[in-house]
Amino acid sequence: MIKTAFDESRRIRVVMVDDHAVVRAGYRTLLGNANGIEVVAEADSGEAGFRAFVEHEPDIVIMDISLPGISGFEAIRRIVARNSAAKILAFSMHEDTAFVEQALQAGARGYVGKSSAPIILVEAVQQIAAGNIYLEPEIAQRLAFQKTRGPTSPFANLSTREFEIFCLLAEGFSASDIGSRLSLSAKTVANYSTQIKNKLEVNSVADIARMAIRHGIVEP
Amino acid sequence: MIKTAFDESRRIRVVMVDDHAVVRAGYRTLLGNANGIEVVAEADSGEAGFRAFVEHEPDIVIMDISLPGISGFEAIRRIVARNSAAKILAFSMHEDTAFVEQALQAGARGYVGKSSAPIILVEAVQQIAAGNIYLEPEIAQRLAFQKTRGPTSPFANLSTREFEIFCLLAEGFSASDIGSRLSLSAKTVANYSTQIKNKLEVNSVADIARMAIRHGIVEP
DNA sequence: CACGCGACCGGGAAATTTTCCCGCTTGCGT
DNA sequence: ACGCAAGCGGGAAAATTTCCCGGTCGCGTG
Repeated sequence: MIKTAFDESRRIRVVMVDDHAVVRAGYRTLLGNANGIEVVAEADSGEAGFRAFVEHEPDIVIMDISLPGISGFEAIRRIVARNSAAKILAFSMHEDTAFVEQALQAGARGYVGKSSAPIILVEAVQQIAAGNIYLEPEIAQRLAFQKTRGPTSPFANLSTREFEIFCLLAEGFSASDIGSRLSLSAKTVANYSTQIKNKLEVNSVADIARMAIRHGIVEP
Repeated sequence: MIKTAFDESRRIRVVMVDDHAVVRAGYRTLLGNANGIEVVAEADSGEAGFRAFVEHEPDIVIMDISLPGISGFEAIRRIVARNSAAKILAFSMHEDTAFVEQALQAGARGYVGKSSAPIILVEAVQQIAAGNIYLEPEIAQRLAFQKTRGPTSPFANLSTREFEIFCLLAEGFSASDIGSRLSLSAKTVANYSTQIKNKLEVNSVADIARMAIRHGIVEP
């Protein structure tokens, strides 16, 4: 048998956060079959993910972005706030570059779309565990293109927090809903809402929703 | 030359309402080339359309639904309110059955999509002028299907007014915007808004927008 | 015809949200 | 150290939303 680069003592310890149990199970086996990767904990929410991170101190966290309760962005931010060396791979069905930007800005070290080939996830985990950044070539290319010649995403001026609240608004949540979700005052959320509408140059939540749908950020 | 069914004294007199001058021009020539049809007036808004109807008392009004100011629905309703014998052909780029239903409910005698073959418009005008109802076969079929086996459109319980305000809300207009457009009190619009959300079982304008987009009623 | 019913319109009053403006803290680059 | 932007939220006024009410109008039915 060929000697691998990862022996038993150097297995990559992974915490996986996703709200769908089937998805977790699927990827757990996928990663388990790969060499030198071990899923040491699963979590179905951002909060639980954060707790799992604290408890297990894994080498890497695989974080779904679309989560009930606090979003993946928020979870990433909390984890990074606790340990800025944390290695987090963002993992989402959204392929929009705005999402990628925001995830990286929040502190993720990589981004993989759910529609990617499964092997990509393994590759990404290994790269990030090794201390590198990992982006799917296709996504990296689009991102790079947008940075140079392409029209800048309208969400570029939005801070991470603003973008997060933008998404929740687009999904139909009220300011107070979002406040409780994010443990913020409803007033703060309302302030963000105004700020977002100014930056995006729209006048209503309906416009926000339309914009989000146009960019594939929320589904219709 | 073959003797036609329409002699000079029985030409069908048409008022055409559409906000795009080029569209009007195109269809004016199209109709003008057809036998026995004469466009006696054009209008670029619902208000102007209503005035043109009063002034010219045409045999038929071709009414675009998507109009600045008052919507085509509202214009239809006003015209029918003035003369319940008015023959109106609704004409819109929206192919959704909800639109068709609403237009017919408002008093239109027919519905033609803008993507239809041009000859269809001529055919529809002649049919309606002759006192018949005209629906494109394809649309009529979908409508009939939905009435029987198909899942009832969620908009079926919405009154014409409610549906109209639903559309405007989805497009991002505020309650007071809509109030001035429709010559209603902003409070009335707000009341409708609440009523609509109840009927549609949603909680926010963003949900309204998403729903409208899902059904192709407004474009993303 | 009277009657009921639902669509349509809007007022009043209370609750909530939104807006605008302010100040505070924190992290980051210079 | 310094400025600066992001993040957070209070206060007060303005606007909107909600809930409840009453009214008119047209339409189908007994």
